[in-house]
Amino acid sequence: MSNPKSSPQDKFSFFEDVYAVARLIPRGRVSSYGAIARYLGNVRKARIVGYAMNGCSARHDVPAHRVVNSQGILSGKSHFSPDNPMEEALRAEGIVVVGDKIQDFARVFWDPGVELAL
DNA sequence: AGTGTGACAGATC
DNA sequence: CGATCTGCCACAC
Repeated sequence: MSNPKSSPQDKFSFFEDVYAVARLIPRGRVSSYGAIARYLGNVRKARIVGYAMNGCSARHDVPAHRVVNSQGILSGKSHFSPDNPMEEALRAEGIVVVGDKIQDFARVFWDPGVELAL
C-alpha cells in the first residue's frame, strides 16, 4: 500500500531499533554506537544511537553498559548511576575495564552487522 | 514550523 | 602521534 503516513511501524522510532539491537548484545560482549548505527542503515546515525541511549536510563531492559564508542571508551559512564557504575557492570560480565576504557576491545567487540550475518 | 542539542565517527593538521 | 573541527540525523522544546 502506498500510504507511509499510516504505517503502523511508525510508532516504533529509531530509539526502539537501537534498544532492540542493544538487547541482542550477548553478555560479556560490547558494541559501539557506530556499529549499531551502521546495522540500522547508516553509521552517521551514531549520534542518534547515543541520543537514544540517553533515554535508556529509563529503560532497565536495555544493557546500555554494553554500548561504548568506537574507541572502546565508556563515553556514557557519566550518565550512569553512581550506585551502578558502567564499569562495574562490564566488569561483572568479565570485561576488563581500565581508566574507563575497555581492554581487548576488539576481543569483546560485538558487531551486529557481522554476528547477525546481515 | 524552526532551532538546538547530543553517551559519535571520521578526517584533517 | 595527539589534538581539533566538521558532518550528521533523529528527537525535544
